[in-house]
Amino acid sequence: MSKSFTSVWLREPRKATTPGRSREEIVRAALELLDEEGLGGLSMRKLGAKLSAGATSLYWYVANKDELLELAYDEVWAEMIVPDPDEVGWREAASVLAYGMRQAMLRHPWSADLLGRLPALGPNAMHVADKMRRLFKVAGFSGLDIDFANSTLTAYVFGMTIPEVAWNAAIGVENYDPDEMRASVTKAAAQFPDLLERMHMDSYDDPQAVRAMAFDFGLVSVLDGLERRLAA
Amino acid sequence: MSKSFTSVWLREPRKATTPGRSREEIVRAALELLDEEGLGGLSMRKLGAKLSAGATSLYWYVANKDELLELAYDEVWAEMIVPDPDEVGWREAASVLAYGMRQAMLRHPWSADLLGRLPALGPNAMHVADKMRRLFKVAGFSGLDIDFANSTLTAYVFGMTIPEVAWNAAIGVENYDPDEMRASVTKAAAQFPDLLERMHMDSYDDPQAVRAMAFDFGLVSVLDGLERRLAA
DNA sequence: ACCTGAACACCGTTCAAGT
DNA sequence: ACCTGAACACCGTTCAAGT
Repeated sequence: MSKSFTSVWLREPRKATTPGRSREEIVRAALELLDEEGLGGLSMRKLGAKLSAGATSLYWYVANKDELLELAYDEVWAEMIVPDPDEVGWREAASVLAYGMRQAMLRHPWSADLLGRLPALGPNAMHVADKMRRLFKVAGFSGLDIDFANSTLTAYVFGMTIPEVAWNAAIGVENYDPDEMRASVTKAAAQFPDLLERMHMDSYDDPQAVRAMAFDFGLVSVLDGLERRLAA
Repeated sequence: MSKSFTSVWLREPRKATTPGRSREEIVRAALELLDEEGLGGLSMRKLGAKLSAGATSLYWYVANKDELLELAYDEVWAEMIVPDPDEVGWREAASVLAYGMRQAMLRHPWSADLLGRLPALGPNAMHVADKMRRLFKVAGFSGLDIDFANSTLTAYVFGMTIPEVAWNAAIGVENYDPDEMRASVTKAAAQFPDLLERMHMDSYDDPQAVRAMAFDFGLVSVLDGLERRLAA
């Protein structure tokens, strides 16, 4: 009965040997397609063509598209490095990690969509999770609080970066017109005088800078909050 | 040149009058389909059938599927209520709001996927944004910090709830087998002794309860952190 | 003004058949 | 063991045509 939950990482790969095409090759090509064209740009047919293979050949290496995405997704986790908290202190390590996670997502915008859709059980994700647990243990948390503190930081970074990625995608990083944006938001915010206040600030002239400030503000707040829990 | 960014909310609706079918009717039907079958369960064809209409009739009321989703998405924001900070204090108001946002997303799991994909420019979203700004002003923030504090809280709630929704979807709230889950994660976490520690805790026996605790832990931390900024 | 069906250009996935 | 093409059951969207 229990239609149990599945993941690439819970199944043995087809083979240890590397015959004709390989899973790595496929994942690499998928990553290229994803980075260039986004999540919508990856189809099994296109990926097959890119590898000069029939679209359906890929199904020998990968059970389905979702598992392929899981594989690609884990590569993003490989780019997130956790500094050693013993060397730089837990707070600095957490801060550097947070910025690194944000950057990795900005480099691979398609990963933002996957966050809420696929489990992160790959070796790279696990490696990061393991290091993060250590980080918060070094900080002084114990028991369930280790995972709670971990989740808090991760949730903040993801929650902050997901909309940022969406925003970049919606308006395009290039050809951004501050006046047009201001006009759009002003229109949407009509009838909300308090919201309109925001328009009069220069947030729309250099949105990248403002978002970096926002990220930092929140990060400091979250870390302050976690530090307070340690004192209690 | 500037392929400018679009949203339903920036275009005038077709008509003020309500002739045969109406936009509201369509959105209501879409919401039902989404709640029952999820994001993948909504197709223009199925929605048309549900309204005993041709699939393509809908295109008279709505420019495309994304705009329809924007419309549905805004209905979720209608369910998030912001208590009056003058009555209950900003911290209590923020806390109640945070729980409300989480509940709204858990009620409409499909909205978690939309967060990172569609702008939230609808009237209901704007209404919440406006009230949230007021909340943080009452708290004592000023200038850009109002929006920064706002983003911090929102990011935390979304970042925490998106994976929660995904988790529910992946394993199903019903027919959850703690032992199977423990086995799966143990397998994925092999070679990471520190991670494995977590298995020995009873987190898998009542995941709902543990996640509620995690949410509360993080929320208190975030609010503590914001409070600290006020003192500075 | 509103609704239709046919048609276009796509999807992911299965499967019998080939080598 | 690996790869193929045909086929199935879908998509969103356009558009000429109807009323």
